[in-house]
Amino acid sequence: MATMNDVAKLAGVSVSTVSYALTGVRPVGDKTRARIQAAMDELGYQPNAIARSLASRRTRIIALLFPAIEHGLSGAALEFVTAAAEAAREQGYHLVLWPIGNDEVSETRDLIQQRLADGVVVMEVRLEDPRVTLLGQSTTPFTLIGRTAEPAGLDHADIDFDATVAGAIDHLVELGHRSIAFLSRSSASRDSGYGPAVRTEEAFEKYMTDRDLPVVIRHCEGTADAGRTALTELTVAHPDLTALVTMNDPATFGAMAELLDRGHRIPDDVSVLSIVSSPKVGALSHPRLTTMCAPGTELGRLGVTSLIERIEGTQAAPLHELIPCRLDVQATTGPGPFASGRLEHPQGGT
Amino acid sequence: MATMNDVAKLAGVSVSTVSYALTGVRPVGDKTRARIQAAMDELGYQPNAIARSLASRRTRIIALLFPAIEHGLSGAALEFVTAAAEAAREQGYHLVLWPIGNDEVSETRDLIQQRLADGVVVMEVRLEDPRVTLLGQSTTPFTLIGRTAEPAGLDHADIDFDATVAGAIDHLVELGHRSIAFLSRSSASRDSGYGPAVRTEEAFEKYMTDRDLPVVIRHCEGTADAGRTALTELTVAHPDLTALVTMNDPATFGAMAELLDRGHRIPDDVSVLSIVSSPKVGALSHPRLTTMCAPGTELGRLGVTSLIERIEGTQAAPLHELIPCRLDVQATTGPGPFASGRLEHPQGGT
DNA sequence: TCGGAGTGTCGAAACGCTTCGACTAACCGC
DNA sequence: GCGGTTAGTCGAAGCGTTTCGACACTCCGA
Repeated sequence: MATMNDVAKLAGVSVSTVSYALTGVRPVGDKTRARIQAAMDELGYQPNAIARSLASRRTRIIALLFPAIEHGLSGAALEFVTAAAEAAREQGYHLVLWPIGNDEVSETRDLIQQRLADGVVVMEVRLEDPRVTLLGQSTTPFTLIGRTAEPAGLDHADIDFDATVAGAIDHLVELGHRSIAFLSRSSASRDSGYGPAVRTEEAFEKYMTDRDLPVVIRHCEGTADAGRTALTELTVAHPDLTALVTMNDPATFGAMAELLDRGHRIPDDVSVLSIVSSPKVGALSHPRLTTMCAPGTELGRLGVTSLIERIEGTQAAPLHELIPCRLDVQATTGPGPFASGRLEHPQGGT
Repeated sequence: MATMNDVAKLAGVSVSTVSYALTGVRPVGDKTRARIQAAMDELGYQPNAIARSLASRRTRIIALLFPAIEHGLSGAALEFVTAAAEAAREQGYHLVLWPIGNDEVSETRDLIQQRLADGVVVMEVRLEDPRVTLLGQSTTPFTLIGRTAEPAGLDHADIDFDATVAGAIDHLVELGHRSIAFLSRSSASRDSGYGPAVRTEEAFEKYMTDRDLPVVIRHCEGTADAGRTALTELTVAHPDLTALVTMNDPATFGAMAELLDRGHRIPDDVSVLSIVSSPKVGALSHPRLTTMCAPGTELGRLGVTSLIERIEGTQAAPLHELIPCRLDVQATTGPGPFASGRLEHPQGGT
């Protein structure tokens, strides 16, 4: 494997000149540059990434911290990771995966101290997140995908849950719905301070209250069976329900199955709108599910790009970006059982 | 940030002794070791990963090569990547993601020459794969997840498509089915030499022929709509069809929707079995889909573990592992419309 | 005509580790 | 009691870059 020394010898210059030719830190004469280029081509030279990192104290490696267990945004997660890796590569960086249990926070400290990464992207951030606390105490640049309870001083990009929920409610209300329930994640997830659960529920309550509509929120484990049970209980407690906002893919499918089993038509009797989901998942249901699609790709790119700017000192403004989910209207949302008039909502749908 | 030098000074020994205490390459006296340990604790010392890599010519980094586009085993891919990253970390290695288009093969060469990674895991291997050719010419250790047309000399782990298809057919034949169609990936995918498509189709043909059963294979794009169309055409051409083996999640859901729309009951009239899928996906359908679950986690671990053995020279035998998908019987496979006798299959099901 | 401001290049000193050869003591079998 | 191991330690030479200070030129305005 050719080294810089070999190139320098072949080109008849010193190693430092080769380095300058490569990095552009200092000017190099045209003729010299050409000779160096020729030598590099001849030897098939590629700079050794590790040596470069050691000398420059910059590794061009970004660590992606993610809890291996519990993939909240499961569908979007792969998209997200892929987008992050691509964005990194485009800018000459590498992305290393740091699968870390939520308990093994000390590993985060090791990661930082090993100086393997120039910066860190944190996924699946919790409202109170010890990893973030740790990073905050270090000098390592980092960005959050998601956000803590108090994210003001931190670089972060997250789903705009507020706008997403508002959009979901708007869509249904425009169709004439008044009695809308929210099928959320498990209460355990909520209680542990899982941001998406907390924020969507708050937003749902706010926007429904703003409209003087009743607030019905149901927690549900992430299984189809739990979804069935939840739906049964919901319809018993609220027989006039005409629409369901969900944030729980397996439960959504379970709930829809239960609806069909009970002889309800979708969307003629009940509309279903799954938020923080993806068209890919939506495509699997029958009828095809109306979703609000999590911006995994955008968040991945944004997190990495912004982190790199931070590392390189070119960051203009701190990253405080909230991206709403995009509405993808398919076949599970419709005017509901009161289509004719659409002025008043009928009491007692189902 | 404390360096080894600081530790050595504080402990009153030379740096090389500290290094030996850390790596165990040469013995160190108990008292000395204790002093060194104390010094490390006091300083909060963590060895600098980059410096270590440069000096030892071992980075403890593994590159995961994956084409960002077209995630064949989409559902399993995240699982796979996570498992690979975890396995790596357990053994003190890091996993870096190398999202590389199938065209940008030259990037593979750069990757190798930069000496950033000690070894490479290749995902989504094609029957003729230029990346593999390139790696074969280098001295870099690598393992394949998947395999080329002639994988004999190469370390690889893959799904045992043969056994998987055999298992699928067995399951259906035991239930009494005789007229079974295979809904595969797109013909483009097959023609481009996508291993899973090629191998499952060959296996399907073989095992059906072995049993003197008709071979019906239908290619299908990966969308629900394509699945609907495919199903329509299949039932027209083969009205006696009682079972469907599929390897195409979106198309499977489309086909099932079409079946229901046409008034067929699942599994009473037609059974559906999705192979190289996952229970997670299966849980979304109604009725719940019987699947054969892709061993993403196992493959991820296996690929990384074996690669590390290879790197460290402790590999006993070459990696030639084929793992079949595990059958997860749910609600979409059953005896079919000929349950009563189960000896002869009736002509003309539908 | 001279000082100063670029240009272009070089040599050497890092960067923080591993590893090699050498050396000292202690211990062994005979 | 003597050569031969073995345990334990040290100093120094890398690993392949980047970066700093220095130096030699050329060019330009005063």
